[in-house]
Amino acid sequence: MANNSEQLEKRKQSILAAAQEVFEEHGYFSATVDEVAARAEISKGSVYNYFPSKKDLFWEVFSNVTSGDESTLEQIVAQKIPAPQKIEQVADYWFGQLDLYKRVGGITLEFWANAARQQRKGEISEFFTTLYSQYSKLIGGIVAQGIDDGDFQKGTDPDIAALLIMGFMRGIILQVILEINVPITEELLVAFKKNLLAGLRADESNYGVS
Amino acid sequence: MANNSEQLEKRKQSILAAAQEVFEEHGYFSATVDEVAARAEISKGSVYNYFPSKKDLFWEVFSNVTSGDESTLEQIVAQKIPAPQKIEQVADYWFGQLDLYKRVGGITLEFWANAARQQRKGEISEFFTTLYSQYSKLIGGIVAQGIDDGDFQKGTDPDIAALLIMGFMRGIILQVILEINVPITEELLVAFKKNLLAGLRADESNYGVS
Amino acid sequence: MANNSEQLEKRKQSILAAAQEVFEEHGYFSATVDEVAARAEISKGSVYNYFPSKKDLFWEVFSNVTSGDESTLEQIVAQKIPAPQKIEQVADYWFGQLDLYKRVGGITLEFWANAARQQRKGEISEFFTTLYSQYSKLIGGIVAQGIDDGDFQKGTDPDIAALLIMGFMRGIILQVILEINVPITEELLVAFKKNLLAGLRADESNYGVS
Amino acid sequence: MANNSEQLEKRKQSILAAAQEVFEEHGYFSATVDEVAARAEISKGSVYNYFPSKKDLFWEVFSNVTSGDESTLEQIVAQKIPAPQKIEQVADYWFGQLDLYKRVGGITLEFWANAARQQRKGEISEFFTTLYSQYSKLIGGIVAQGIDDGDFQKGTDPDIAALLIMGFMRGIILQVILEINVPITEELLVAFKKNLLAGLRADESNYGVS
DNA sequence: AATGAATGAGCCTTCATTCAT
DNA sequence: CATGAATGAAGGCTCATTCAT
Repeated sequence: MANNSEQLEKRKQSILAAAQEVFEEHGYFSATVDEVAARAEISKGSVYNYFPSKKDLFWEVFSNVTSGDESTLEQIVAQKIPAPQKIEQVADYWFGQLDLYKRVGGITLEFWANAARQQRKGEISEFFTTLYSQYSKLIGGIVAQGIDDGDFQKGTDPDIAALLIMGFMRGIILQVILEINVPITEELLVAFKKNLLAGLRADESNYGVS
Repeated sequence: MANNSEQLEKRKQSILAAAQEVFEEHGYFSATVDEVAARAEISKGSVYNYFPSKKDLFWEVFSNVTSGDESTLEQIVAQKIPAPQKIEQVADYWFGQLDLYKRVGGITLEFWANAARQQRKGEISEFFTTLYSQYSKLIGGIVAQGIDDGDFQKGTDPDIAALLIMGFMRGIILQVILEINVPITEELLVAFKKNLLAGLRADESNYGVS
Repeated sequence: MANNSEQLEKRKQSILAAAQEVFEEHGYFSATVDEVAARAEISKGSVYNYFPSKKDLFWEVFSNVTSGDESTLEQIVAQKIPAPQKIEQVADYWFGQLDLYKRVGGITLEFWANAARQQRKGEISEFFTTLYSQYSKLIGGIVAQGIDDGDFQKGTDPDIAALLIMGFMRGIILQVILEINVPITEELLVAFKKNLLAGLRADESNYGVS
Repeated sequence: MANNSEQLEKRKQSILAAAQEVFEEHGYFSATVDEVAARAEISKGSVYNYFPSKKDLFWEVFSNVTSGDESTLEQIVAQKIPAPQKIEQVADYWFGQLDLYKRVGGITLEFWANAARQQRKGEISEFFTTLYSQYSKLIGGIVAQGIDDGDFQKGTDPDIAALLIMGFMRGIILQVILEINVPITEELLVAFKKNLLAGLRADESNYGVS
């Protein structure tokens, strides 16, 4: 019955929730399936009725945590508004997520670390490539629009700009994750957006490279 | 004798070098003391004559990798030149290090992940706090000088600016670590510096928040 | 109703058939009740409505596989024909079964292995003792008849002869099970029968033990 | 020092001895590394300093048990004596081994069962093929010699004869392993040899196939 | 009788660390 | 100080069996 499969889904969700907690607290390797099971108030064996392995469990936790960003970005891009406004909305969205990112920071960094290693061996997961390159394209698209509309500097390379923007954002996330007492304030948001747009608008004459 | 202790120091260094390789390749948890010992061409037991535990070994490897940044920053700050030039020099220095960061990226991320977790438990190591807050102060100092000299926007909060700058830089490092085929080019450096300085110089009138 | 109990019997048979397949493919220990259930297109729990345990299931499979030999042997023995002809008929029958034996070889060997262990602990199942000692008696009876009729060597010990004959046959089965590309040919059958009878007929003078 | 490696070898042997006991008692799957370790009076972890896995441990036990046959057979074949005498010597040798075979019977059957399964999947281990086909060749060689010397029936197929002989022998081993109170007596040996040679010498006229 | 989710005991294997030589 | 065998705690995973529905 619907009731039955609801129950199962509920149970699965509770395992995922427990797993997220445990992974966050201990990291992938130090987390134990035992603890996940205990926290989900379920037997260890049962965990394996829902997830084939610890790795898969982690993967699903991470996917859940990360997903959502993309669809939001797509919605922002789809609007018919000036590029600078889109950039600001992106910044707003990211800032709104900072708390989440902070909470799942360890998991994310660990995943990144792992991805970095995998990468070197040429085995990046499809998930990873797909997800992050998708982001870059979306941001790059906004930049391109801004250039077309005359809002951003002509001659700007959208790819590099996207790289910088996403780097900037991730850097802030990192700061928030790493630093103690970094306040997630309106002031920080304003400064962040200012920097973002200033860079896109600035023309060569604004500064002189030594 | 001096000869003797030189030998020992040499041995210690070779263990560290081996450990760095192994940690980079496999990550902290998947790295084994066995492999470190094998690569250092030493017995496993001997490793414990030089380092009390695997954790300590990792710690020392990470310290070595990270150290060096600080003294260079101090030298840059100490010069009697305009703040924008200092910023550019800092950017130049970081860019010069990108290759290194890329190489030790996994280790760094893993360390960060671990730090993030420790932090939540309120046990960040002194090393970590000291090191990174030191950086922030140095950068903050440059920003303050720029404001005083009229090179940067009045009203800028040096702490927030430092946070953004370091975040920006770390974000770029992250991008370089994570993305495939992100070219570390002169063009990227120029764009990076442009963004950095544009943000610092920009005045409110330059853009309008919706 | 009869209909109902027929259904149940049918279901039981399909489980047995599935179990035989799975045991054959994977061996007792590597076979899983899950796979048996899946192959019988039944739920895992239901298997336990028909068989109290995996062990019992295996046992019944093995019984089914082995049974049948006995009644055939009895029929052969019951005939009023010379002993050598009976021996040949037994050989013919066994040869006819070789394909079956080959198919269920793994299961049989595994059962034997298990029996051998049980034996040592003095707990051979009655089934096992009964079945195999019955065979020996039947064969021994044929030999005794042959001696009486003057077809086989006087002084032959029927028990030892039965042992050798059954051993010979089982050895051939083993060869067929173990060797690759051992052809089950008419030629092999002829040679087998020749050896069998030659041994029974041979008198001491036929060969000289060193 | 020699002393040291002697110690290690001794230890390895004691693990092997313990393993053989445990495998014999419980069979491969029911045997536990824990029990092997306990019986060898060593920690469980230490077992893995000597053998990479339970499978390898079993393999080495089985190899030790089986090895030896081949070199003996080679020696018998190498002699310059009539084929029938060689056959008798082979029989004598095998009979001398019966006690051993009986002891390690379970292990052997289990291995055979496994081999039979592997075979079907076309993945017979090299060890297995090599060992057993070697036996067949050696025996077949004796038969061929006997035919050449006029000791055995012309027209005999050495391969089939070897198959029958080895089958016969293995069948006897099986009987001994399986049956209770099968006496390994001089009488059995004599009867065995008689049957063996009678089959090889018999000419068609000796019996009539129905 | 049928179902299939839940259970939990148990096993193989890894590896940081210790310690006798 | 060097060695490397020994240790033992711990963890991921399997699967026969049970039981509530």
